[in-house]
Amino acid sequence: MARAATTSDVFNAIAEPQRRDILALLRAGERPVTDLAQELGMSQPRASKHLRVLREVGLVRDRKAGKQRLYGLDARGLRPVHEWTGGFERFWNESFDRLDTYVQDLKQTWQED
Amino acid sequence: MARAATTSDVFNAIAEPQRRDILALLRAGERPVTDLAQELGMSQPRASKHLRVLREVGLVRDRKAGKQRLYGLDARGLRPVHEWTGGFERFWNESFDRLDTYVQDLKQTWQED
DNA sequence: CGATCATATGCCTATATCGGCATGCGTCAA
DNA sequence: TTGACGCATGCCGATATAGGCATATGATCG
Repeated sequence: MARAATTSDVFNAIAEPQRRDILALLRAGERPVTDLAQELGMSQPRASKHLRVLREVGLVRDRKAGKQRLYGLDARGLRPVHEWTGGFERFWNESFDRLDTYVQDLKQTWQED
Repeated sequence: MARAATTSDVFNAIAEPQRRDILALLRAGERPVTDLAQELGMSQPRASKHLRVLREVGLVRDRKAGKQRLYGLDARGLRPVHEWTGGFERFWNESFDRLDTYVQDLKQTWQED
């Protein structure tokens, strides 16, 4: 078997970096496909395909605007992801007592993005 | 090209439901492979493979304990995911429920970034 | 109507899985 | 040492995916 269809799972939909980029861009407001494609340096068909996946999992919505089709963000689907990861928050905040000292050291040096 | 390697991206690693299940189970503490496999109803090789992916993206750590190999959670890698989705929080709190043209027009106030 | 712009799709290739099964390898016990 | 146990891997098959290119579909305008 291959991987589960990205089409039915938000986790899968956002597993693709370019789709995350699209979502991030859409925070600024609705945009037509060509606009997104150009801004992200991808071909139009490529952008359309990513947008289709995002639409199918409900992360974006589209509406016609003359010749164009404006895509807008609908971030509600990201909430479950945020909550799921949030369920691990105490594990990255607390001390890792169950793990060995090596990890403790890593935590000291730790400074992510 | 195929999908990006799950091995290099936490987003991809957690795109697989069974891997999320494994992570969830590990919140209770370290566990040997067979234990996890049995609890999640998957074969041992399957569990090992998922654990390998999780290990390669740094979400779990392992240590030998006699014949067994205990896997433990290292949730720090989930933090970026939590933060990324958190960047959309205000969007799912806003009233996107009735996303008709009227609302769209209102939102265009801040459309340009 | 015909031309043109904006998107969506279909077809095709290469690749990266996920899963199963059998097996290799290290560890511990007798 | 031999055997049993625990786990990792290799190999194979089926499938989904990302992208590219060409093209179908839609809408607007002259």
